[in-house]
Amino acid sequence: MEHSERQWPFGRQAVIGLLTEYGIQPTQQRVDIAGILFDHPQHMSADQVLTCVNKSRPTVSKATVYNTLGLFAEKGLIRQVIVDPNRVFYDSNNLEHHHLYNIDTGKLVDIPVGHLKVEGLPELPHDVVAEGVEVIVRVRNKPTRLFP
Amino acid sequence: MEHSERQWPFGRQAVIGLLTEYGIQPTQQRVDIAGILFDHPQHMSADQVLTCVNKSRPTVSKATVYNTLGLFAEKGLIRQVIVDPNRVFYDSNNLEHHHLYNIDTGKLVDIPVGHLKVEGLPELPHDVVAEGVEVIVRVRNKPTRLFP
DNA sequence: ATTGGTGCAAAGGATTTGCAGTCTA
DNA sequence: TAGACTGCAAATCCTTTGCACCAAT
Repeated sequence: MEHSERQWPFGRQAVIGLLTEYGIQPTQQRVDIAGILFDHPQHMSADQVLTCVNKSRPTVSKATVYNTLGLFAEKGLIRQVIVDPNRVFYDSNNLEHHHLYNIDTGKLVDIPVGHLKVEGLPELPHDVVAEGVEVIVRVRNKPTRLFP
Repeated sequence: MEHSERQWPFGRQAVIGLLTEYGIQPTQQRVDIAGILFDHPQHMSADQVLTCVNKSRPTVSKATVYNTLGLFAEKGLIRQVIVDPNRVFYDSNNLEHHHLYNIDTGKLVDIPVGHLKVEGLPELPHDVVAEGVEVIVRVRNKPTRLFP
């Protein structure tokens, strides 16, 4: 089952079910972390997750956040999005989609596959297998006109 | 002028001309670094450049390599390619193109725009301007079959 | 009991920065 | 000579690791 079939936001029970489906033992801190990611489809850096999960009271350590996000990504529960050299984002939207990245603000937005198509991909060398095709549209803020 | 109109490999004089065109003062080490990048179209990490430029004899420090690559990218002479969370690649191919990245080997290969097309991009918000559209095809080595 | 998970602090690697010395125009 | 550019080392930032403790089966 693809978790996108479920309803957002995921409740605590749904999150536990989700982890289990992906072969991840649902421990306290893993559920806490997943609970944040799956509140709604979003992109977060490890640091944002750390801050957010410990907002009410410190429950999860930095190392655990990194380990957990790494685990989630490895299991296919979330996706790493690499658009900024300074940090990795983790994406809880499991539907196929692409990204729009604002270089100035660091804001990352989904582009649904919708009618966006990539055509004419070259043949792959015979010794490799495709892992994914990603389209990244980079934008920056429109500069304020100095001379209108 | 787009530097891709020139001939590869760029000779030392052509490199100096190139830097000048891009408003970059052609100092000794900048020319050395650019000389490597523009020997042929390629992707290199800062570390690779550092190693390569100092192959014959140490001429450039690590800090200068980073600063210089940053400057080149800022001036539009080369492009940053962000496909690996562990390092940034710098791309001396100025023609529009996309990338094929082998996660296992870390090898990065160009995909000429040729017949590859991206269609159906959504409209951009009014307050931003497009900086570039990039397609990244990620592949990994075909696993050795344990049970053929 | 055994296995797996977590926290903490220390280690690591990539990149940046501060500052004094050096080069260029 | 003034302004730019470099080198070096120290400083940062993000991320991973080592290891002892805790939790669940």
